Amino acid sequence: MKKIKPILALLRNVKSRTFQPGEVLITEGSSNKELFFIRKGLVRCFYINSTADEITFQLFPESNIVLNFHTLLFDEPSKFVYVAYEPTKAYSIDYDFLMKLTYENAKFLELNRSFIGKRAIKQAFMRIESLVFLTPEERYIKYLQDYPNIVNRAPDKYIANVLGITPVSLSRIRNRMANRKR
Amino acid sequence: MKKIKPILALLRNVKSRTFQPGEVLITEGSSNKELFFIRKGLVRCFYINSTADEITFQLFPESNIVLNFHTLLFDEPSKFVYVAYEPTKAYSIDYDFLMKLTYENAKFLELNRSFIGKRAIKQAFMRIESLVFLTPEERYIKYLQDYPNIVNRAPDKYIANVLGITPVSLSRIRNRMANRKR
DNA sequence: ATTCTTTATTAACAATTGTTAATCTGCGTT
DNA sequence: AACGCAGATTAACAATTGTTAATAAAGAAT
Repeated sequence: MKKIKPILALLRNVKSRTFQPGEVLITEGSSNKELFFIRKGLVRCFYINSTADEITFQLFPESNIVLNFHTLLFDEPSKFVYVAYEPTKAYSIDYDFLMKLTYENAKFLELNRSFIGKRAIKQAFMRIESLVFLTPEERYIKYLQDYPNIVNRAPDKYIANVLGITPVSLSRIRNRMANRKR
Repeated sequence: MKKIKPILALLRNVKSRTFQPGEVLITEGSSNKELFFIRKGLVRCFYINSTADEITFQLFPESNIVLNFHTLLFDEPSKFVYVAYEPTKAYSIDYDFLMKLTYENAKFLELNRSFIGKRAIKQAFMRIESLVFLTPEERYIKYLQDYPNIVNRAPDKYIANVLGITPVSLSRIRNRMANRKR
């Protein structure tokens, strides 16, 4: 049986998808194994705690990779909900399919490692450094640098959650920064 | 040219190494690409900040993977020092060699993904969840659960750093917990 | 334009943390 | 046994954060 050229196989299995604000990419409890590359828009990933409050875990603007890491890394159903906050365009591909391609073709291993693995993992490690070494204010400043103008796209309460502080505290940090500047 | 059986190639390239307390596995500025599997002992990874203080980033007891993630993920020299705190025995293997094996043999991909990748990355994501969702006290309790009896092996000041708080604050947390229990 | 709803800001207070320094404790050395 | 040293605890104070609630501002809906 003749093998299909892997690049063609890849392209055939990439889906182009759009999500309206509020539309769910991955729901809580799901074992979705899709990988989403966000071309345009903004996706929010949040956790629902014991008092039914939503705590935003991460925001994914353009060129970020959205993946259900509970399933892909822990083989567990997702504890998070991934939902579009802005109108969003993404490419998606099944992770298992991508792995299959990777098995069959060494060139894809490099692609996979450098593009998908590295990106999400690099973000994760940088975030740990940020949380361990920096104060909340320093984290906020760094976040603004890493995600320029996200502050104009997402509510502060989401950003506060991502930084691991309360919205009230973020508001005070902004206040202090503004006063210092003047 | 006949291919060597990959399992044999792997075994031939695994080094068994021992480190005395204070001995360095990976030094700051190095681009070491070794992977260490800690069989016995305890390795400490720390950062030297602008005032020449050592801030412990992570502790690696038995069955943990030690790797220079600045180099392996960012292609940058290590910002951290990895040093044995207890007498330590480890297996080590060159990461590039392991990748080469992985390229050549699909079975190793699974090994690599599940064993090496997953473990370090899983830890990373769980640590982010811990830092974002939990208070310092909750983080300490969780750390004790995840690393039982590490509190008897490593100084509190190291553990405080790992949790992202000061040693003084950790001492107070312990005090509060003890008072509550009685 | 007006209402309704959500978000952001501010205030007030309790709790926690950071910081610095003093004290205490345990450990190894001499 | 006496000493010195590093780590842990405690104290004191300033700064920050969490919490709750009230107010203000901004958007969305009618």
